[in-house]
Order: sequence, then structure tokens, then C-alpha cells
Amino acid sequence: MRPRLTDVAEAAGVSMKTVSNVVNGAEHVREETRQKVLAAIDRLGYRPNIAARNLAQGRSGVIAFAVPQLDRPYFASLAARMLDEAETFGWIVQFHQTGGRREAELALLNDRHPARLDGIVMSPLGLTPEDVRDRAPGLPLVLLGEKAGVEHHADHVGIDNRDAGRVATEHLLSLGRRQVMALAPGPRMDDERINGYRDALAAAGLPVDEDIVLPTGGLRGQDAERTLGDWLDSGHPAPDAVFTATDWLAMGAVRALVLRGLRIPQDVAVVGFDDIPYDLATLPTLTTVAPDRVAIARLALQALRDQRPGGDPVRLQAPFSLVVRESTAGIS
Amino acid sequence: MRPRLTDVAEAAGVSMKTVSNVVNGAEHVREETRQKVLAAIDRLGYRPNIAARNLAQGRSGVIAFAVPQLDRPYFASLAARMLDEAETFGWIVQFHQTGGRREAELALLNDRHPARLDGIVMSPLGLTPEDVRDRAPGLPLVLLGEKAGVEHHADHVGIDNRDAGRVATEHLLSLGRRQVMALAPGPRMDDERINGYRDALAAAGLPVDEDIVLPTGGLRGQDAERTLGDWLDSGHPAPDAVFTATDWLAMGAVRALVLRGLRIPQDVAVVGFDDIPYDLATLPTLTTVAPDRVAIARLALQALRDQRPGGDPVRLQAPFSLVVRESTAGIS
DNA sequence: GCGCTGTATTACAGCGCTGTAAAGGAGGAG
DNA sequence: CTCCTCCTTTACAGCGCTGTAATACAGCGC
Repeated sequence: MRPRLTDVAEAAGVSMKTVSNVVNGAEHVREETRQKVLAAIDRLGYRPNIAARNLAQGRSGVIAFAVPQLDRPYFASLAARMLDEAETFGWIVQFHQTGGRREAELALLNDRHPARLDGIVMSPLGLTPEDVRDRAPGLPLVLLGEKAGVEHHADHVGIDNRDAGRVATEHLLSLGRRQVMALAPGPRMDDERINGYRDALAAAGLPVDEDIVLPTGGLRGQDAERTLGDWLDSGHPAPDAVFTATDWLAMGAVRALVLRGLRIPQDVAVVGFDDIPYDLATLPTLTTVAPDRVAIARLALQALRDQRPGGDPVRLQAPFSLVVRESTAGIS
Repeated sequence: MRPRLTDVAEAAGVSMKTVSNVVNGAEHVREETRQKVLAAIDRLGYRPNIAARNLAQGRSGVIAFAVPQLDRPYFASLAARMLDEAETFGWIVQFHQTGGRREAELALLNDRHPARLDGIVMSPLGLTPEDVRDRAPGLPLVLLGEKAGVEHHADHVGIDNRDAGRVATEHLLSLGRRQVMALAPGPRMDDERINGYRDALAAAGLPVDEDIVLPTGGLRGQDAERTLGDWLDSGHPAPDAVFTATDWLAMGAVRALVLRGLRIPQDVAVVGFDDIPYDLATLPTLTTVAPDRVAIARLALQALRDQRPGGDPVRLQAPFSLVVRESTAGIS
């Protein structure tokens, strides 16, 4: 049998509670006693029983990290960082895949869940702002990502998408490109990344041609490939640069362009968004906006830890950077 | 406060233990009683406290899933399936990233870990067969992947790599290709995928030219790009097909080929291995061997559940399929 | 020395659940 | 009608830990 707290206590000649205090780093333990206890712990190979601790503390030590799909590279890489950071917070991370379905996201939010959770970090897709507002109280929640509106009712961690969109577009303009197309899943005026694109054009004194702000109608590479392909095939002149709201779309756009004989970056420069972690093996490698995932993970967990039942929602911004690769390199 | 078992018992007018029996689906509960209890559970919104259950049962309900890196697409997609399947087994999955470091893998194996685990599913990279053999007893372990030797001392789930390599190569041969190059991380004779490649050539009555079995010296796309690029640049004739041991290598190979003006698949057909989930956005999309990840996850968890302390190691094989995409399509 | 303050340590209940052993009841055989 | 069996339900201890309240002790000023 594994040694228990009592075993250590007996071996060290102190009470169970003192051992507990040492294990948990409490103050008011004499150095001499601490050493005695640590020696006994070491000798017996004691490690605490988490289930018992959780039961006694009324917490589970488990947080949920919920994303639409774990096998989407952006989420996978974010999950990896979340795991690293959670370790430093002493949390076990339980992953959930919601498929972006509102129902699955709601179930988590409202604690309809077998295990007791100490908190949830979620990248929502289907939730409405009202869903978030009306959620079961008492379960700390931090939202990630760009689903608009929800951030008013819960803590939110993200990057400044508008600023990032501006930086990406300015990069294209700095290369001398003037016909900069934008591709985004929806035609929504509220896509902050595209608003940043508009900001950059405006700041450069260029008109924003809404005809070359194309909605792809979906998030997949194929959606962008089809959208841009159709546009080119219907006789429109090719742009000299493309900014896309995600790397997936960028890769689809690259397919559409290359399959029509256009060279990247010589004819068309392309900038993506997200820095999903396979860019180095694609041809060309993608220039992209790289959110600081470590910062996102850390901020989210801090916010989760510091959340108080009645408190106002907090909005935190993580930094980002522009990573220049082949799809815009060496052409200025 | 959340309702407890006693609250439900009181509401239903039965004992706590009877409620427990209903919740756990025990036999010998009269239908009438069961209904009464279920109604009370429903009315109060009762859900069991996992920490308490685990404490009482002496298990944690948590298994570890350890991979080198969670943000590598193959592992991410496997993790996603593992999560799905674990849910049906009633397990919470705790992810670990070992970085492929033997030390980190050993720590997990020998239970040097804060939380108590009910089992480990690991894709090892640094472990030696002896490490596995001499591990701490009593902690169920299932190994995944292709690290040779370790499978003798613990349960193992994988696909038949040799057969898969054969199928992939036969596909290239069936397209009429005869100069089929192979790229693998190491020059090891024990790479089963490459042995399958050799099998296919031999079965077709073709000689195996070990000069075009190239070791890339690494797992990354860049490794394959450099290896194949150097080979081509030193005046060797281009092969008419390339089989690579992983998709990453295939993508690197594609870069090397395309950058030198070769067309895929017209000049060179390419087959990868793993079916990492971004193939649809690359140009060209990759023909590849797709391991049945759902089967791998399910088999691994079944093996974990059924493992008995003294039992002999079990070796299980999951199916795979060949997914034909642009890198070999429409050229026969 | 005496009482006081503050630090160091202890005893003990209880977190919510399940396993065990034993009691209660229904129904059939004798 | 009694005894026995088998099904159903119950009481209760205990899983290993932490919070609370109580106690022991050391050091200080007067």
C-alpha cells in the first residue's frame, strides 16, 4: 500500500496535520520539524492522494479546456501551451471537444457534467451572449477567441485582432502592394481582423474597395480556394496581395493562385493569421500573424484563478507578432 | 450547496446506499424503488461527487495520455480520438507532453507524479526496452507507436507498418512508376514502413536499390527537403515516385521537388504516411496511409482496462487505409 | 517569577461516497 | 403455519486528507 499522511507522521514523530502543513508549504512550521518531515516523506516515498485532498478541500483540481476540435492545428498548439501553463498552476486539464455545437458548449457551461470542475476555459463557437450571461453561477469561466458579444458576460482573453489585421496589411503595403484583397469567413462588418485591414488602407490614404473583401462562407481551406478561384475565373484581375483571416484560408488561397499560374510572392503576396504550426512544410511557407499562445494560456489561467463570483468580466489582451516567411519575402 | 447522496436518499425515502446502487446501476434494486430514486435525483439535480467516489473506490478515474508534443498534428488528431473514446470508458484524460525525453517518460512510468493515475497510454520515444520492463508495477500501461523493442514488455497498439508500407508502395507501382525512392528518418533496417516498401518491390520482381533509400536524419519537413534537395542537386536523376515514412517528410519532399521544377504527380508521385489532418489545404494534397485512429484509441483503452498485474504483454493491431489524393491522382 | 503574546503543534470532525456485513421481507417448500 | 432461501434494503465504518479550534510552548516585559 502507498504510504499515507499518518504513516509519514508516525515515522517523523509528529502529527498528521503537521505533515500536511509541510506538504502544503504552510507557514509556522519550525525549520527543524520541516526537515524531519521531509526526510520521512523522502524515506517512505510519500505522495499525496489527490482524490482525498480534493474531497477535503471541496475542489477537484481539474479544469476543462474546451475547443471545437482538438485536431485543428490552432487549437492543438494552444492546448499544448495550456497544458504547460496549467502544470504551474497545479491544475489538471481535462480536454473537451464541443464540435462548435451550442448544445455541447452549454452543457459544459451549465455544469451538466459528471466530474466536478474548478473552472472552464472555452473557445466558444455556438454560444450566444445570453447563454453566457445566464450560465450556472459559481463555475469560473474564461472565454477565448473571437466569437463576438460573449465577452461582455465573462472573462475573455484574446489578442487585439484589429491591430493585428492592421499590422499584417501594413506589411503588405510596405512591400509596395496596392491591390490588397481580404478573405474572411463571413462578410461581417464586425470581423475585427478585416477592420484592421481597412484601418491600414485608410491610414495609407488608400480607398477600401469592398468588392475585394470576399466572404468565403466557411473556415476551411477549400472555402477560400473556391471563393478566390471563382473570383479569378470570372475574369477579375488578380490582386497583388491577399490578406486572410486565418491560415487555413491562406493555404486555400495559395492553392487557388498557384493552380492558376500565379507566383507567390512575386505576383501575389499572401499573409495569413494564427501561425498554425505546420507552415514550414508548406510551399510557400506562410507569412502570418502569430498570437502569443503562451501568454494567452497564462492569462486565461490567471483570470480563472482570480475570478470571484460577483466580479465584473475582465478582458485581457495577449501580444502577437508578425512572422515573415516565404509568402511575402524578398520582394520589396 | 450541491445535493448529496443523503439528500437524494431523504427525498426518495430510502437509504443512501440504495441511491448509490441506483446511480451505479447495481442489480437487485426493485423497479419501483429505482423509479422513486431516479425521480428524486432528477428533481434535486443530483450528480455524483467524483472525488468522493474515487476516494472510496481507491481509484482516480484519470488516465494519462502522453505524447512527445501535442501540437504535432498526428498526436493532436490521435488525442482527439482518445478523448472521444475515453469518455465512453468513463475516464478523464490527462494529457502530458514528454518532448520525447526519456527522463520525462520515465517519470510518468515510475509513477513519480503528483496525481494518482489509473493507467497510462504513452507514445514513447526515449524509453529503452529495459525502462519498460523495470517500471514500477501496478500501474497499467499501454504503448503506442513504432519505437522498436519496447513492445515486448508492455501492451502495445499499432498498425502493421510493414504491410502499410507495402500497400503504399504497391500503389505507386500500380501507377507504372519504377524508380521509387524511399525517405525515412533513419537508415535503420528496422524501419518497418521501409521494409514494407522493400517487400512491395521484391513482390513486383524489382530490385531494391538501397542508394535511393535516403535517411533524412530527422523528422521535420526541412530534413526531408534538405536531404532530397541535396540529392537532386548533386546530379542524380529524379525518381518518378517517392514514398516517405511520414507526412511531414512528404511535405518536405514536395517542396524539394517543386522548387526544382518537377511536377507532382506528373513527374514524381508522392505518398506519405500518417494522414495528418491538414492535407486538404496543401498543394498538392497528399496521398497517404491513414491509420484508423478511432480503432487505435479504442484498442488502447480496452487493453488498459483489461490489463492484469501479472499478465503477458498484448500486441494489438489497428487497421489502416490508403487515402488517394492529388499527389498520386489521375496519372495511371 | 508571572502573565501575556504570538508561534508551533495537535486532536478531531467531516468532505461524499462505496464496501461489507447484516437485517428485513417475500415467497415457496414442507 | 414454520422454516428456509433468495432478493432487497439498511447501518456503518472508512477511504486520506484538510479546516477549525484548542492546546503547548517559547520569549518578552515588568
